[in-house]
Amino acid sequence: MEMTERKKEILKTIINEYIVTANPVGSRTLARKYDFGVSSATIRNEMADLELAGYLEQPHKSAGRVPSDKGYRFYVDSLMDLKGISEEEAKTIRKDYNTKETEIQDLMRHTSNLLSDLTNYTSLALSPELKESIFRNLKLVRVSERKILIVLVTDTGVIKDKIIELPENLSEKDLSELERVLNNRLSGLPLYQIDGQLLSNIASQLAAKISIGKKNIDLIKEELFGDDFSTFGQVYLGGTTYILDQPEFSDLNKIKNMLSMLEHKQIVRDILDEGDQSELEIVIGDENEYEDIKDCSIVIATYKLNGRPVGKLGVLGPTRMQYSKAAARVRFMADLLSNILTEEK
Amino acid sequence: MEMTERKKEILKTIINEYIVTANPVGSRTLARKYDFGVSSATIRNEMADLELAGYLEQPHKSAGRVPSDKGYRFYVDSLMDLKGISEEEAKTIRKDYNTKETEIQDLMRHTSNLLSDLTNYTSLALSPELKESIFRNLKLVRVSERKILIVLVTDTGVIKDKIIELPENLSEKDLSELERVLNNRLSGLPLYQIDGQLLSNIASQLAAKISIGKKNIDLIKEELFGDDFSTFGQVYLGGTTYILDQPEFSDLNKIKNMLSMLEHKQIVRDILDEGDQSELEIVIGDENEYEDIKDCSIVIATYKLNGRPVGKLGVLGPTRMQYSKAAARVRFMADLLSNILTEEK
DNA sequence: TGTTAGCACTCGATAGAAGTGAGTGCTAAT
DNA sequence: ATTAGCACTCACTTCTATCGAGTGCTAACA
Repeated sequence: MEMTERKKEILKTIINEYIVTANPVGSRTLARKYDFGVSSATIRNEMADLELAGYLEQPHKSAGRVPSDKGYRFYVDSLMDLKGISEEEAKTIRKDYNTKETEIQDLMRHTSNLLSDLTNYTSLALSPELKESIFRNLKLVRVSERKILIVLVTDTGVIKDKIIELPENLSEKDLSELERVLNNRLSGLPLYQIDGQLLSNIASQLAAKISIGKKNIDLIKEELFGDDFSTFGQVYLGGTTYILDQPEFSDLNKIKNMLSMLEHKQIVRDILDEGDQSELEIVIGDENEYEDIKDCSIVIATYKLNGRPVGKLGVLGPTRMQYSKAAARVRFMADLLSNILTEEK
Repeated sequence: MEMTERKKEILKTIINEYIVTANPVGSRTLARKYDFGVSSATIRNEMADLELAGYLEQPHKSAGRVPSDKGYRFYVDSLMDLKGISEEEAKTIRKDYNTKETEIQDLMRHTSNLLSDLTNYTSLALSPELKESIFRNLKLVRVSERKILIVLVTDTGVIKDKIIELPENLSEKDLSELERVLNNRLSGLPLYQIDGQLLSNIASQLAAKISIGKKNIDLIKEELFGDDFSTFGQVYLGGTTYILDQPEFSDLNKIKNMLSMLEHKQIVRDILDEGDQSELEIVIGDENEYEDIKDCSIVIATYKLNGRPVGKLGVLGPTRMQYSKAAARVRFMADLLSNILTEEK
């Protein structure tokens, strides 16, 4: 089937219509509501073609048509009017976002809440990945005899802190020597480069100078650079209840599955990280890897720190999503976040 | 109406029955299923009395009876068999709970997730309230020229940290002097005693010694002891999707209201703090202050640190809740948490 | 050859009707 | 005080009919 201009126009109109009404759209309504200069019968024929080609589907025989995932994909790639947001709205958002949050957690929380309110979809966000960030400064602070507070400051402003208990007592002098050496050797490195090998080297170097066992280096390594949550970005959700607003999710079971899924941070992480690092990424329905959201779409943008991609930000909604509106807002918020992160440091 | 033994027995049976079936229970079924030694007609009369007295309600004229909030209240106070949990289950839980979480956040998260899985209700938890805890140690760590990381360690193990930006540069010496004085004056005090008055005193004391303006003291005060989230316990939720399992919550709108409510941390805090500090507190249906959960019940226990109540832990379910089971588990988990907190410090 | 009018047909949704069954309240007898 | 009996209620289910938006197909038309 050749994709004539008229077919495109019809497909686009159907999708636009379906996006707002959530009802299957038929040839008659279409002909009545929009003027294509042809009769409903002609539109009917075109629609039959579009269905055959896989862009449309019929929920049942005597109903109108509904876009298929393929249809949405075509729409997103070639048909949709990608309009940005109005200067007026931008102003409102910036005002709302005029935040003094100094802590990345608050910033992320605020951002994802705002994004979900802007789009009326559930928002997902991944805070800057620690492993991508760059070691700046490590502080070792004694909080009690045996307990040491480790504070790691990175260029993303993410601070990881943790209290660890050292197996052996460490003199004040040794502690500061340890701190000095670690800073000296590690600062400027991206965290993923700080591996066992490197730390072992440092350990041997230290062993000569101070009475810190390899055990202690291992402990610090484990706690700070270990494989636990710390190396991953934290997950933030906003407006999870927006899911319930969608008429296609009136099935309690479906909702339950989706909500439970969102409770699993690791899965949300996977979802956000699924794609490439492109500016804006749209995953439609069946393209999703997780069963429970195969009738959802996701719009994801990557935000940056000094031009370097560090995290993701997106919304989750039904495939019948207002792609254009969502994409514009997701991108806008990602840019805003990038700016804040970049200028702050 | 006098509450005869038989009436009590009938009320108790009705509630037990309703709790498991979620269906209005009628005199006939009751007579058939349980042996009261009297006929259904007699039971019918008793039920009419109980309804008149407000312990039971009829959803509509030709249906069975359903417990009223007052009925549940009486049940909880006087009828329910408060059985603890089996030693076997206790063992399983302890094993699951054999946690090495050193950070209070992880510990709370873990606890609330476990509690919700144990009860199949949504769990709510409030981490130790900072304002109740006792100042132990304050560290001021410079992370960049102007930025200072403040780390506050309290006896609950809650660490509050925050990066603040000082308006004026502070020498290394002044910084440590500031730290020394603050620790000296504040340590051992419960945080709620650290008020503007006290800090102003300290400020004047300091002003003589070092070149730190009152501004800076104010800043620290604001950031650390201010009225923001810091002084409150953090809110943790677990198993929010369990709400969807309850047959009485098949109304999407109701669910939506409840879930949105739970998204507001401040409200959850209020809910948990509503009651007194008693060991175990049960709030039933209409006794709740918030409209959206007027057909829910809450079971809350207070957990302790060294015998001093510091936080709350509870579950939220329908009024048709398995009170006995829930109460036993909530209390068990609260004890477990108390132990961990207490022995760790 | 593309377009259109016309028509029979489909099928989900809605509304009404009828039947079912669990439950009640009341009365009179035990 | 208890019980058997009975008339009555009312949500729920099932069925049936109707409606309406939509389709596919055919034949006529430009």
